[in-house]
Amino acid sequence: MLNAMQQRAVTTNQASALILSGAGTGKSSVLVARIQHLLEQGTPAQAIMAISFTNKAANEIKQRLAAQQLPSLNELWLGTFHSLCFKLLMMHTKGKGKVISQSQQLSIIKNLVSTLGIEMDAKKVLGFINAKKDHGLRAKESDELFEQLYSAYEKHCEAQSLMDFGELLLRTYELLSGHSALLTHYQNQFEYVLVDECQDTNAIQFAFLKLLTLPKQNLFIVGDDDQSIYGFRGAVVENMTQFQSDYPAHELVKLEQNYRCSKTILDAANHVIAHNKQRMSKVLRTDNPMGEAITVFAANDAEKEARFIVGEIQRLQAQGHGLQEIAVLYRTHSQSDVLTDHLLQAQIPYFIARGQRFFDRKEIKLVLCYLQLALDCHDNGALEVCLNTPVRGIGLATRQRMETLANQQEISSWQALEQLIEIQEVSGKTLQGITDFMILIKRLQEIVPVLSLGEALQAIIDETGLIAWFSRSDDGQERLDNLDELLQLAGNFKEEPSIELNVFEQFLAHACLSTQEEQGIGVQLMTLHASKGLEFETVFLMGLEQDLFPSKNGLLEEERRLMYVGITRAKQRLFLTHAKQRQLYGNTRQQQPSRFLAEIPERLVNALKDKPAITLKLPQGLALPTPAYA
DNA sequence: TAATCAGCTTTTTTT
DNA sequence: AAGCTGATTA
Repeated sequence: MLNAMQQRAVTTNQASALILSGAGTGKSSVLVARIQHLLEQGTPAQAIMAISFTNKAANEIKQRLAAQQLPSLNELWLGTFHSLCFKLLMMHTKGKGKVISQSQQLSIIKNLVSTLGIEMDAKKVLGFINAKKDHGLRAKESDELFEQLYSAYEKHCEAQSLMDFGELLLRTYELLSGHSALLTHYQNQFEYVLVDECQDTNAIQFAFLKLLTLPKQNLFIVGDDDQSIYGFRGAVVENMTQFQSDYPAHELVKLEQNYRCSKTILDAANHVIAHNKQRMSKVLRTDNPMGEAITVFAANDAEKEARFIVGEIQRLQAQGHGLQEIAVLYRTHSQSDVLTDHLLQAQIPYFIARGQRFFDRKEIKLVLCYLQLALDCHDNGALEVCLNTPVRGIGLATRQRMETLANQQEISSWQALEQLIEIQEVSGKTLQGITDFMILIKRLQEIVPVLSLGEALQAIIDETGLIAWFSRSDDGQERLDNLDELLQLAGNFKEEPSIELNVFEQFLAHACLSTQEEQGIGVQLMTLHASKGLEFETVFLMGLEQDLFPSKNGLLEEERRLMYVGITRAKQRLFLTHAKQRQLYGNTRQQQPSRFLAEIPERLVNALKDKPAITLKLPQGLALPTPAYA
């Protein structure tokens, strides 16, 4: 059932609207209901574009609509900015262009930096380029080294028809703004454009939205300025205020009734976020009971902190609480290690919403690169990955010769390999290795096209001997499990009929664009960023220490919003922990409690202290023996 | 010439 | 603690 405000958001006759919706106010339900309402009013599905923040969120919306038995949902333009832009580009550029992930992007830049002989941090260059693209800016003629590298990178991608994430958006924007007929077509097609999590849109995304909807003023945005946590990625909260002046006739609806959190938890969240100066006005309230006090635990060190959390989880488990309903949130991925050690010891199942994205893992990337080579052996990036894995005796020297040859003659790496053999530049083990490799790829080229996606991946795994290769490494089992998971994903993959790519190409693009991994069994471990949009009965927020959270380099107000997001994930129970001492970058550091802790009223808190550290008093002249292990 | 090993920096957050 | 570079060994 929807409340009056939600109802108003769903049924407004204004095509443009700003739905300012706080945490736990039923925003997803509103979005789904709004789409349903439009469809029931007779709006054709293809006239609706709905943009969500993650693919997972898009799938959820689709599921919920499907449950309402609405027709022609496949016609709906539903997805992330990136996936929708990809679809648009594929429809109008005849399937030209491959999507590359950030890690592929980085390796291109590394190559570029080293071949140009420039002393520069590749990651910084990557950051620069992505920031430019987020702002919708192309490389410009300049003396500045960054700009020159950006320009070189652009040329490289152009030549290899590669598209990174930013490129998808930028190019779509340019496609539409440069072809007035096409633009008019889409402006007419879409009667309603809806955007979720709009507080996290960046400049180019908002420009794209305006391009599409400014004339008809048909943009419906949902968001919460207090939950804007992607500034580092170019998100501009100001897009929400900008919207208000760009779409003057818009309806403004505030959703302030929280259905998720206990009074105590919401009270704490409200107090914390009140310390931010830049906010749109909005006050959350709830009819939920007071609930339990918030537990704050000051641990002597990170070890004790983890032990405390595990102990509390065991207690909750004994009381009959499901592990699925418990989450531990932290600021950085590296914090999870201590905790998983203890969870493992206590034999408590857990699931980490991966730091390393599934498709970025070595074993997965390899299989996909082999698939890529089977489709197109001139893909230099994929060739570089596969050439010597499993080991074939092709080392750095050979690789460099190949690259030089390829650069000189302007041919692909594959062709360079052919030439190396032809001009008898290589011999012995290396020659054998290259020959084996080329025979393997040629064989894959033959068999893959006649197989289904699942069969093709299975064939690649078999033919390359990857199982044997990974069995040798100590984390082999995990890698083999991942390969199984990949086969499963491939088995369930549905191809999109409206674009001119075969199922293999679509799967490769999907691999880059999707975040994924459904939630697994057990206690849920994830970064605060990854927790956005989720909710749990019990939430542990760990590592609440100055310079860690709030992070040293972060902007304070954004860090505080992150804290706000973290607190409001909890429905019934919230634990906040910090350690007085922890290992950071190798050495032990004394840590001060996070300033955010002091921003929570004491009356809401039950403060626990760690047992005092035991200090042994030794007789004069005696020293403790140093332990054999540390 | 390639594979392996040991010592070096290096950390936020992600479509 | 992990990933990368440089040195060492086969």
